[in-house]
Amino acid sequence: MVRTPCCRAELGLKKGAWTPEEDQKLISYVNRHGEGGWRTLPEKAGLKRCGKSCRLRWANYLRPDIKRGEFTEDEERSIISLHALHGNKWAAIARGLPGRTDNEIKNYWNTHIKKRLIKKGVVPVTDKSISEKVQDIREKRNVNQTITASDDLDHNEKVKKSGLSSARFLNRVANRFGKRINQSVLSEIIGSGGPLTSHTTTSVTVDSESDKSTSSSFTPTSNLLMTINGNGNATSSPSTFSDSSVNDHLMYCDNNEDNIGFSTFLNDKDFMMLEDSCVENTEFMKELTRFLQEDETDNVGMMPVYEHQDSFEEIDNYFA
DNA sequence: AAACTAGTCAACCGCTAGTCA
DNA sequence: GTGACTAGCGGTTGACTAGTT
Repeated sequence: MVRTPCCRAELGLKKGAWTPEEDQKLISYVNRHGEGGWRTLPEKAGLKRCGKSCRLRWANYLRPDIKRGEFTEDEERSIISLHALHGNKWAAIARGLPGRTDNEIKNYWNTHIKKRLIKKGVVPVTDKSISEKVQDIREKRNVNQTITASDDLDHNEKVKKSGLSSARFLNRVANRFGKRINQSVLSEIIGSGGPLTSHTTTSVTVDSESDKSTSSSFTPTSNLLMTINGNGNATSSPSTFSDSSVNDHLMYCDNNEDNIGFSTFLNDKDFMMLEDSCVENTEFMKELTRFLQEDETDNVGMMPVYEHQDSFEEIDNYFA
């Protein structure tokens, strides 16, 4: 199928910035005839523009319900939250911000927010949102049946009966991938109040130099992101990240271009397990992510999990 | 003052999905 | 089923501006 190009320069169609006169022509035409019929609109409206250009101009700048000017703090919070949820789906994000266009949000993200987050040492996982990943896996499971119904039952029963704990799961994942985990940090995570719940989670501050950890409790709606500053210290991010309804699946990692989402360390089944058992525990997931991403050369004081099986079994038993 | 650099953002491009004849 | 068309999307470009050398 050969498509006729929408905008053909040889037809003498104008490109580039719109003049006030052109804007006025477009506005008055749309006001009289309504939106739509963009292909034929330019000719009818007396514009030497392609329909696509007219639609874009109207949708992004001339529509009366468009909100112009600086983004408010609330809007910025929403963008960050929605971006974590949707990734670079600007149209989806824009639907959550009435009066703002996808183009405007995209620009604002690229020129303001992204830069600021990177400065703080926080890089959003943008390759694929967690919710998308989970959805993919669920779909795959339905189609391929790679995980059988009895597997599911088995897993569910295990979770129910033993209460697949944070420690157990962390230990399991770490062992599986041969990653080293700072036991003291893990103990802090676990020791700060037992199994983590959606109502009380644990914020862990990690000092990479002294290898000491401290913990504090907080509600999941107030501190969903953690940043890693220049010294390698993890600190709670400001309360600007507070939309709990959409942050449940958030995961951010520290500022290293090689770092990728935690999901990439896991196969589908493991990821599902993590999703099922830990998704409500964002802070824990972040810690887990960080540990799994530790550079092997930067593990002063870290103990290989598999060499300390006894200690970790104790932790496991705590939750059993 | 001129040249250069970096940041911003409106507009464009290429593509896909949906609809309709 | 096919082709033409529309609408919409995300990535990219490039003109403009402000700041710096």
